[in-house]
Amino acid sequence: MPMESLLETTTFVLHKVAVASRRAIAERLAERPGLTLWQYATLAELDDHGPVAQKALAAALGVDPSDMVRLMDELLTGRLVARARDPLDRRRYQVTLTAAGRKALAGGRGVVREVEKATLAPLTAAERATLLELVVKIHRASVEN
Amino acid sequence: MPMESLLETTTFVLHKVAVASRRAIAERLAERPGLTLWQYATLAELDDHGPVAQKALAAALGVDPSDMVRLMDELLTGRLVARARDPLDRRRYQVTLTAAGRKALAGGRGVVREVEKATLAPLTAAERATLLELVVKIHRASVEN
DNA sequence: AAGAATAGTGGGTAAATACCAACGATTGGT
DNA sequence: ACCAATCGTTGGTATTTACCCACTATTCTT
Repeated sequence: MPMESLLETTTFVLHKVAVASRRAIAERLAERPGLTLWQYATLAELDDHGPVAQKALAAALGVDPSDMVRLMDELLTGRLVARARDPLDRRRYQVTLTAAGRKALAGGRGVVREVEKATLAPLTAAERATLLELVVKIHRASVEN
Repeated sequence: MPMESLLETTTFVLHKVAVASRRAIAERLAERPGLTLWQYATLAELDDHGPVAQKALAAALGVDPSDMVRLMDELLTGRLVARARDPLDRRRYQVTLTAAGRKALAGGRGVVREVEKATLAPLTAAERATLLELVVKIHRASVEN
C-alpha cells in the first residue's frame, strides 16, 4: 500500500480538520447569534470561570491583552458583558456576563454543538469522546508549562 | 466538578493544539532544511503521488492555483523540484522531485517527527496512533465531498 | 514619598491566509 | 474552423493573526 506520508503527519491532518470546522462554526456563529469566534470563546470562558479581570481572560484564551481590549469593546457595545472596577484593585476590571450575554452564549453553544455534530459525523460517539479526551490531554500539557 | 465548557468543545481545543504544533514545526523547518510549511507539504505530496500537474498539486493541498504558482517559484529557484511540459497536454506541467528536493524532504520529515514526538508526548504510542486514525477519518470524509 | 510593577488602553505593523479577475497558451467539442 | 474550457500565470485585495511599544492610572515595595 502507498505510504501517504503527508496524511501520516498528525499535525498536518489535525490542522486541516481544525481549520475547516473552525471556519464552519465561525460562519454560522456570525449569522445567527451574531458572534465572532473570539467573542463566543470569551463569553464561554466568562461563563466557565466567573467574573474575571481582562488580563486573566486574555491569558485564558491565549490572546494579547491589547487585542482583548478590542474584543471587550465589541462585547460592551453589544451589552453582552458588563465591566466594573474591581474595588480591591482599581486597576483591574471585573468583567461579568449580562443576561443578553448569557443568551447569546446559549445560542452560540447550540451552533457549536450542531456544527461539531456534522464535522465529527464520521466518528462514533465513543470515538468523539476519545478524540476530545486526547486533544485535551495534549492541550493541558502545553498550558501547564 | 466545574463544567469547563470551552474545553469541552472539541473544535476549540483541536484548533489550539493544531496551531501550536504547526507553529513549532514551521519554526524548526525554517531554520534547518530552510523550508516553509507549505513547501514541505508540497514536496511530501509530490513524493507521495508521483509527478503531477500543478493544479492537481494545488487541489491535493487545498491551495489556490495562483498561490501554487508562487510556491513553485520558490521551490524552482531552490531547485527542489523540476518542471516539464506534459507532452500529452502541453498546457500542463509535470512537476517532479529533484535529488535536492528529496534530500530537503528527508530533512523535513526528521524535523516533523521530532517535533511531533514532543508535542504528542503526553500521549502513549497507542493514543498517538488512535488520534491520527481519528483525524484522518474526519479528514477523509471532508475531502470526499 | 519614590520607584518599580501591573491593568488596561491606543496605535500601529508584519506576515499569513485565502481569495478573485483577467489573461495567454493550449486543447477538446462540434 | 470556431467556440468553450482548461492550465498556468500575474496582479491584485480583504481579512485574520499575532504581535509590539508607549502611555495612564493604580498599586506594591521599600
